[in-house]
Amino acid sequence: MKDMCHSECDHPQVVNQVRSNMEADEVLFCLADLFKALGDSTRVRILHALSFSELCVCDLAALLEMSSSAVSHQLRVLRGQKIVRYRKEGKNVIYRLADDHVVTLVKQGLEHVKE
Amino acid sequence: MKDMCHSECDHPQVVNQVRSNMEADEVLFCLADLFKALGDSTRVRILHALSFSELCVCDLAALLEMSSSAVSHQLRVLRGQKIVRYRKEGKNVIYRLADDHVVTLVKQGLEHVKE
DNA sequence: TTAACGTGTGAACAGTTGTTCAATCGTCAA
DNA sequence: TTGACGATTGAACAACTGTTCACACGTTAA
Repeated sequence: MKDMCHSECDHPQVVNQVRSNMEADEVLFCLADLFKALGDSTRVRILHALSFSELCVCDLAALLEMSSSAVSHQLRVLRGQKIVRYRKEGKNVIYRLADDHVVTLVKQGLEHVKE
Repeated sequence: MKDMCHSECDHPQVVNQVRSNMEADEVLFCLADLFKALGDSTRVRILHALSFSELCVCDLAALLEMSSSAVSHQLRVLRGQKIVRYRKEGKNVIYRLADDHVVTLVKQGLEHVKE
């Protein structure tokens, strides 16, 4: 633990001020979980596809050339973070992005990557 | 592979249209890497802290109550995605967010989490 | 009822990731 | 020059993650 700065190290007052402005750890953990759900190439491709049109699991599997099982597992993660919504239509389950919020996140990310 | 839809499954024309609009896989892989870099609670806390003020490694270590080694390892990931920039000042290395782009991403994410 | 199909899920495995530890580098003060 | 300090890095380990496989569920058509 010699490696750790126990007291406020070099700029104590700045650190204290930042600390008082920080969001609760719980919120930041949720934020990390959100980005974690976005941080996989399969899920990114799913979201990018859904930004053009709603699609059923089988469509996504064909588009990504993956098994529908693998796609379903990833959709589960996206559902867990309320990034996608779905409706049932006969045998099919049709997925779409949850809201424009998600669209914005992906769009902003794309701009950063392309710069 | 019986599980996979080889041909365009239920909505072939929609799938084809989406496919033609999709970004190159390479770009989407980079996008996933970006979100992956944001998808860790330690790194999220670092970024959130830096959104208030630039800070040196020791400050961050004190703020997060972690070793400066652990913080440095995470900063390396953030540097790799050009999410943070740094400058050297004597013995210290002072980090700040790379641009307002990053601020927007974190802000948008926070709004999604809080809704 | 049957059979086929789209979808969802648990187990298991390989691959990846985050932290710790130890060591090193560069800078500043004595 | 020394010594102390901030920062970085590689190795190693535990913990986590994504895909595959097998199976089960609900719906539709015959």
